[in-house]
Amino acid sequence: MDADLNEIDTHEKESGFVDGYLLYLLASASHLASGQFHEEIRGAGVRVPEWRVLACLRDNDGQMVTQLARFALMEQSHLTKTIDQMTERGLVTRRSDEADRRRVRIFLSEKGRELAGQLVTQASAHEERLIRQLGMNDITQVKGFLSHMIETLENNE
Amino acid sequence: MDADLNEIDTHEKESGFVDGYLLYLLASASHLASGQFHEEIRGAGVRVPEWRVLACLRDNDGQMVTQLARFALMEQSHLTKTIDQMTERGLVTRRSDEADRRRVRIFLSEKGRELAGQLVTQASAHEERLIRQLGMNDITQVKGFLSHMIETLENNE
DNA sequence: AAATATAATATGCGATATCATATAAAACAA
DNA sequence: TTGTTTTATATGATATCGCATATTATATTT
Repeated sequence: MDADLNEIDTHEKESGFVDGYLLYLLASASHLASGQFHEEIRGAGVRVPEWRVLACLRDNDGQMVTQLARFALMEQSHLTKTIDQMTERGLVTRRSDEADRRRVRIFLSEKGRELAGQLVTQASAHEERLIRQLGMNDITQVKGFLSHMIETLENNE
Repeated sequence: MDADLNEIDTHEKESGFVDGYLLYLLASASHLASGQFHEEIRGAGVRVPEWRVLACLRDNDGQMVTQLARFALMEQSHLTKTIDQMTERGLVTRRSDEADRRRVRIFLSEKGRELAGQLVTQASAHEERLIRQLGMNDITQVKGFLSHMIETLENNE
């Protein structure tokens, strides 16, 4: 309690750049909001990159590594290592693509699918709480903007 | 070209969870958009955490470590190490707080302030391009939402 | 004042992330 | 075919990150 009595001089400078900078606002909002949920995730013994992989595979099983890395917002070689760990834990399996044997497709195991389901349920519940906490009854506009932004950026770089 | 002829089965599954999940949309939009600018940053020989520190200090010089870490979206011990590096490069200086000598306040050097200025200029230009690219003429609503979100989340955890 | 508790930063170490490149398969060119 | 280029994933070395805790300073209690 009384956390910031001595920090009067350092807060509240109004004319800053970052406060109005779109990329900072996005990063900051994402950081804070995801931070909340990531605690839950770790409480379930799952790392953030693993959660992302589980969620992406649940939506779309059998993705190839490169693609999955893109969706799970991580670099390819890191995903490879994450998959190594998840394979050891019995959450996913690798299967090489018959048509193109360079490709490796990743599938949820039974156990992985179950865990993914649980976590998605938790995520939905958390999202609901978050939106209520924000006092917004309609968030579709914001989601629309973000989706538009993602689509635009994915299609030209 | 013809990038995704063989990936028909893996794209475009409509009923996914993540596509509509607020935290994923935020993380993804932030990741893609910041990714663009971070290339510029690294082109200038600056690491992402360093850029965040520079920008935060430019808005508010002389912050103490804990605070600065919060604003720069990084963990305290990591910031300490980042500051070590930035000090060696002559971008910032440490000065211990006279009133409370546990505290260490971080200040931009002349060189650091100059670099921060340049980067902020680049950031503004990039933001302008980005918003134009998105075809939005008014983005204040979105920024308002994000600011509200940040404020809400900062004030209760 | 002495003892104890709390706070701010730094440090060591293990885990994670990233870069460059190796390996392997496929596509393309000669 | 053979050689060359491109694509997909894996690997190894290095840097970064984060946790737990050490260190130092202040606040609080006795």
